Amino acid sequence: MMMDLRRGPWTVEEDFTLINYIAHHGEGRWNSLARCAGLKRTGKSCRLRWLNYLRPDVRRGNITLEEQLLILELHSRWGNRWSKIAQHLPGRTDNEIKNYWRTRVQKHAKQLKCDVNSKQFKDTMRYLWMPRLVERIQAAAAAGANSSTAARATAATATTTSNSNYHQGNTSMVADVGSGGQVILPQASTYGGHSFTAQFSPVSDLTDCYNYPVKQSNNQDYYQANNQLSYGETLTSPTGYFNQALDFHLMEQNNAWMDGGDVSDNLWNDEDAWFFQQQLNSNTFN
DNA sequence: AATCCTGACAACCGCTATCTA
DNA sequence: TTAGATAGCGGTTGTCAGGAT
Repeated sequence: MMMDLRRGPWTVEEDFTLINYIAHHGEGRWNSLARCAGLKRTGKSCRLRWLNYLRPDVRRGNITLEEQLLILELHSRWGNRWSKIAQHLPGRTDNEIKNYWRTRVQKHAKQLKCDVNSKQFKDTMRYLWMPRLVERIQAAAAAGANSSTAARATAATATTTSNSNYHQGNTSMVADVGSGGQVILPQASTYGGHSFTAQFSPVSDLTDCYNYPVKQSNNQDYYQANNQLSYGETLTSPTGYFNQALDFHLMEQNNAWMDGGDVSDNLWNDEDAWFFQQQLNSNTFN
């Protein structure tokens, strides 16, 4: 018999039914689960809802600087292997990372009228945005050690050292990811060479997510109290830098220093445009 | 106030890989 | 060995909220 299946957004009742059923019977065998739970959904839909939204360990809300850096790095390494990338961002789903990539990163490519897979765009990401992110992470970490007032000053005066010696093949200038998904941050000084003057725009698309209000999800309603994840374990550097300074919960608190930012859509500053143009004009990166 | 536009993200679809009887 | 069921992945679409006009 063909049962009429529901589609579209899940209701609170459906969520509750699914959560209750899984709590008592466990997950898996999604088609029969859907039937037995009395949900008029496909097993596939139930699975997706559970994995992407209802699971207790789903981490929701803003993508942090560290996560952005990881995503950029891992995507440059693996491409659109969302699931694989998600494995290195505890609590984040492949769907969420995919959405982040499409809405934030691909938007830049679109603005530059270039392909997101083009060498120019990839180099811009690798040699400009990623070092910039590292700077911000470090600035935020420093801010965490001080008052929020001091933090603002730090951010305001920080200098983005980007690279003029990218062509020297210095691959250590970007955050590296260890085999276990560990982020290994280079020191800012290793970027060497070209020093840009404090140009990181307050609301580059790679950071402006901090200004978005955190959308409270049903999941948070259900699980907020239990959502205690330790990210220090998975994002550690050999020096313990992440352990000490980039604890995710601490970072979220520290991010308050950006909250006063202006949510304009000024995604590209002069530096970005200059950098991109340089690459269009020459094939320096080999 | 109404309409349009855009961004974010939830959900679906098609396909492949893996499992199991 | 094989066919059907299930799980998982990546691409795409739909929905909705908020901002702009």
